[in-house]
Amino acid sequence: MIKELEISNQKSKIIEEMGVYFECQDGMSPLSSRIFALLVLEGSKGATFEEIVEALEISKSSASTNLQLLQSMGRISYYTKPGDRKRYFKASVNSLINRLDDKIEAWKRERCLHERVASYRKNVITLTDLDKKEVEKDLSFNLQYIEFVDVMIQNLGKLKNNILQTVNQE
Amino acid sequence: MIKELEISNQKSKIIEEMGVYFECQDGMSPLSSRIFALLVLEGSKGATFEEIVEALEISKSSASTNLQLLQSMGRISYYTKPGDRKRYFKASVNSLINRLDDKIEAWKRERCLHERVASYRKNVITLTDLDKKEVEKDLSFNLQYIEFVDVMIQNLGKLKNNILQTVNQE
DNA sequence: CGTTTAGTTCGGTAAAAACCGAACCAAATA
DNA sequence: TATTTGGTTCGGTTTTTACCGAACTAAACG
Repeated sequence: MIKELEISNQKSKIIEEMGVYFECQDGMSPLSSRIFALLVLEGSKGATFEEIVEALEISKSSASTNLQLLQSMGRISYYTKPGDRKRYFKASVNSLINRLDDKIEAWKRERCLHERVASYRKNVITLTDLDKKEVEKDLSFNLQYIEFVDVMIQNLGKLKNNILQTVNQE
Repeated sequence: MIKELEISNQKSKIIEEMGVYFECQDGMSPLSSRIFALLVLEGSKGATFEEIVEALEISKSSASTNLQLLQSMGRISYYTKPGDRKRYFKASVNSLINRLDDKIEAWKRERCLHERVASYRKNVITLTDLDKKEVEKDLSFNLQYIEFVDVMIQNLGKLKNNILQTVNQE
């Protein structure tokens, strides 16, 4: 049927683009990205190991390795059906939340680093023969930046809670 | 002097940690990360090509390549002093804004991708023998996700404007 | 108990990324 | 005009990443 062909065509295009996106954005390996993209597309029914191997034309070993990786990152999970040995992998419901958590964690690290930069600046200011005005200006920019990061972290936290609510209320 | 040693020690630790951070977070090469970290630390006075090469113990060629890369990414810039051929490289004032822009751009791409996923789902729903209820549920989650991304983009936009204001009002 | 199914583990290879040295260039200086 | 300074470019090497095939395991089936 023509419609089916069209769909699978559309599918592989989306997988490819999503794949590249996650590769660049989240620093995952090409295969991990493609697998995750496929599972996002498949939705809650997920896909079996075999289906993944065939759809992406990859080796079983790569599939295995990358599926484990994705699980340890908290981005996918699997369920089983009674009387069926196969695993059905799917993008975990929390993959979104986990990603957000990762981002929040990253901003916190950034905050921490910039606090150290600020303290370094304070340290430098007492000692060097540099233009103190300049260093002080740098320092104040630094502190402003930290405030900004705080707002960022708060915002992300709020968003996370929003999502948690909408997910739970279902 | 002991204090100076202590400072340079502190400096190299911060550079290393910041370096790793940018490497993981923004996907830049190890050397680009270290250079950028150094320049963040140096503040508005910046550092010359030679200083960078010596401080990080890297080759001139690597320094050159990575400095060009960082410039093309909009993360650093340089100024010159009259009667001095050297370039003084520094983290560009806009590096923060540029990073934010990149993040906003990324979320927009993600939004776009998920719209395509949604349209794929609608397409599938009309055709397959799958459990329609499931697919519809997936679809609604999908649309919710897109809304979430919108909020994210808006938030980032607001933050960007805030920063632009505080920067300009100086 | 032999075979099939559903995956895992390990060793190796191919491709890509990161970095370097040497040769080079252009502007300033002697 | 020869030399020094401040970098750039290019070719090659090393390291890392990504992936695969073959051998293996554990559970289920016949």
